Amino acid sequence: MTVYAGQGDAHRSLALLWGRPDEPPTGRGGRTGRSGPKPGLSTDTIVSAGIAVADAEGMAALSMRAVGERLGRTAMALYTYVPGKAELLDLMHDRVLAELPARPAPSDHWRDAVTAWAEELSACYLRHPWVLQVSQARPVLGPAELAAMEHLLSALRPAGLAPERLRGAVAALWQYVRGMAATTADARGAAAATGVADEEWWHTRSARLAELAPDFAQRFPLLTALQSAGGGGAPEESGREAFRSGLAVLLDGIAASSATA
Amino acid sequence: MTVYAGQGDAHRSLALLWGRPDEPPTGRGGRTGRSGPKPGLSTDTIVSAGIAVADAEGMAALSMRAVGERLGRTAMALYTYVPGKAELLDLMHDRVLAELPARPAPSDHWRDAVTAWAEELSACYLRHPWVLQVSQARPVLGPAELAAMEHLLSALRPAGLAPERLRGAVAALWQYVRGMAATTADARGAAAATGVADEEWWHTRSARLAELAPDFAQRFPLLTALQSAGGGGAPEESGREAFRSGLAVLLDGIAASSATA
DNA sequence: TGCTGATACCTTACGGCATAAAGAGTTGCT
DNA sequence: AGCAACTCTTTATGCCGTAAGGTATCAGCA
Repeated sequence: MTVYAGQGDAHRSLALLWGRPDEPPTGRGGRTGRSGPKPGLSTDTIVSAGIAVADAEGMAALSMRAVGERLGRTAMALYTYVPGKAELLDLMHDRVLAELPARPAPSDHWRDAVTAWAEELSACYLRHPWVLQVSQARPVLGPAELAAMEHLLSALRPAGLAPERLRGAVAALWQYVRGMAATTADARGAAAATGVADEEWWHTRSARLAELAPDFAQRFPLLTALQSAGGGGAPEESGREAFRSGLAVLLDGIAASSATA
Repeated sequence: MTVYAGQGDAHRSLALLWGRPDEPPTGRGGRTGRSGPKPGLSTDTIVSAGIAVADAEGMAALSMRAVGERLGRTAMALYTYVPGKAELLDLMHDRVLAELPARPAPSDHWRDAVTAWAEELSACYLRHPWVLQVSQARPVLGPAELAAMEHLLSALRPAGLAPERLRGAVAALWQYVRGMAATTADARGAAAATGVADEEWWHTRSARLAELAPDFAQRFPLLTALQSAGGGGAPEESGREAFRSGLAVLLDGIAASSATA
């Protein structure tokens, strides 16, 4: 399950995201002079520490205490550089997306370019699965997030979609990549947490289900049929293949819209 | 932001999800006889109370204490009927999905049927936005979730997709609906929490962004172009239209795959 | 009728969380 | 030297899930 909390103060997050790095951080007191002890930390180091914690221990273990501890400070020391946990998460989010290549590699066809974009984004999510629990609405609009968007738009350009369709395609692609990444990330997490591999898990689960719902095949005939049809590939490969086949539907749809436009 | 925790004990959730309603609940002691005081609660009433709390106060406010309070009990009283919070969430999840119509309404074309499915699912998510924070991987496979899947498969049947493509289409559709619903849900939540309407929010946000990143139009030309192109509709209508245009891409893709198959 | 054992529910307690408030130590400027 | 600004710490508040153990209520039986 997932517990949800609202995003950080948008105003402050924005300022931190777009502020020039040479600008002094704004402490709790709202810096007006330049005296006082030298800062031992910085917003950047805190963001890095937060990412390190979340990568290593997961989102549930991301606490101000844990981040502070990693830097040899108490939790409260962080509040000098960051308004609160929610804003820290906003910063971590954008920092992670900054790993993506800024520009699409030149390719002959937009399908290749979009596929590359999708796989890069997916890989990035899977390197930092906790990002997938950061809320996506009212996005904080950090530079890296916007750059990823621009990247996708540039890859889609040769398809020549009308604006409305283009918006739809962008949304569909992004949600698809995000959702699929979330699914695999959770599966991996569950496997790591329980020590039970995915395949084995599905096996016992199906057995238990058959036991509890003996009329399964009658109640869900299409599901049953799909389950047994095809898909006999290697378990690790099947994830990649599943990703591709959904993406193919999207790309076909874009191609169709392209002809219409 | 979102804090994540693993799902409930799958074994127990499954049993509760699929157990016949006349079966007695399994208390902490593993009921062996039938003496003792009459149960004042039941798993069902607790699930309903949990949904009521989450609907009214949001996922963050869903605590065992809050649910118990709504029933005039303490938090600990719930543990007689439910193994823990995670399992309770699994049950709440499936209960909500049970609101969906069991069978697709007969329609002339699969496009209509799939569109109806997507809009019903989306509406259901938006009635209970907290469901969108429940993890989707290693799904608990409750009866309602499986029924929704079967419903979609039945709507897609006339398209005649090959199994692999069908799996991709189902994934793409589901992720799209879920993702878009999450986006609007969060936007609504933010509007409610801050008292700032979406349009106004975007306005101030854009202004602030322009102030912080004066070179925005040069850095993100395609984004800028898309932003100013078309889409001058009413603010509330634009959400629905956006949903439709993304869905159209998906449906076109399915139609294309259908021809191929 | 009164006892026995099972069950429902309660109180208390533990270790965690974010962060408000206030104090202590450090530095640069005048 | 004195002061204001600044970093960082300590302490405290009120939440959370749930383990442990106690008490009250009931069915069946002697």
